[in-house]
Amino acid sequence: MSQSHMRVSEQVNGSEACPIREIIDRVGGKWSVQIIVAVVDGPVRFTELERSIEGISRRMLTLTLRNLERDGLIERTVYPTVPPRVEYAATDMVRELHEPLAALAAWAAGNRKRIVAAREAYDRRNGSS
Amino acid sequence: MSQSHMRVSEQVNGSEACPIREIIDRVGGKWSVQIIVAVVDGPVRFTELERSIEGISRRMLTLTLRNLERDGLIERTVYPTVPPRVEYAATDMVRELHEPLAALAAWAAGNRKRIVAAREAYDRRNGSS
DNA sequence: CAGAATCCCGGAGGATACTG
DNA sequence: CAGTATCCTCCGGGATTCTG
Repeated sequence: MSQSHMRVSEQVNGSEACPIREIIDRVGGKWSVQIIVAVVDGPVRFTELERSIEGISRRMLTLTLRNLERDGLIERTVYPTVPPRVEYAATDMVRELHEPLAALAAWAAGNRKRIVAAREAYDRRNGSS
Repeated sequence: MSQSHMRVSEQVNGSEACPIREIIDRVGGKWSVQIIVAVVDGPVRFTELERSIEGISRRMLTLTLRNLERDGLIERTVYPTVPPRVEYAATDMVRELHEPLAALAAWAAGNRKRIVAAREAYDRRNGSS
């Protein structure tokens, strides 16, 4: 049955507890998406991530990686060499996630200007403080 | 040109500052998505929203509505009657947003069990504390 | 009815320092 | 190299009360 026969709220909200909120809880962290994106193209080492994701602290990189790993979104492989070598790779789940994510990014990119404009207009009408 | 010629990181991250992070900043609030969803099917009154979104406080409803309005995602119409009557409606922008959002919800719904399983497995391997 | 104003707390996340 | 361990700050968001 085509989705167009459903009300929007049913499509997005689902019958049980809002799945979108669940995904935001999971992927809504400040760095989660960037890490996912950085990892999807192939296995990446810790330090590579640290350098490619500008502004992230070592601590947050570790924490976010742990959470993503815990949810089965990325895989962590330790090579017991010296010095240690750890690689992070995307799982199938996260590769399926990429397409919706890209669609969202496209929306964001396409509407950025309108949003900024709306914001400025709003602030002009009301207090810009 | 087909997207498949781009690296994933370019598709999602864009050339300039990560648009996904921008959208999460905008729509990542605890109640934003639910409000968007509730409003997309047609204009809704304040109290309707308050009742349909279980658990939301009056304060957060107001705040989230203001932010969404500010970004041009919803429209606020005041009918100067007594008692006052205010309606919130989706804008075109937000209606375009709905499709990517639904895709994301579908992913979340489809992978919920795998995520929960991954979580439990992870906690069993490590400290479940 | 549809808010605004205040008070308050937990937790996300930054800065910094130490380590197997 | 790839993390831990602490400390600290800021603010999202809850509870409550007041109002045009």
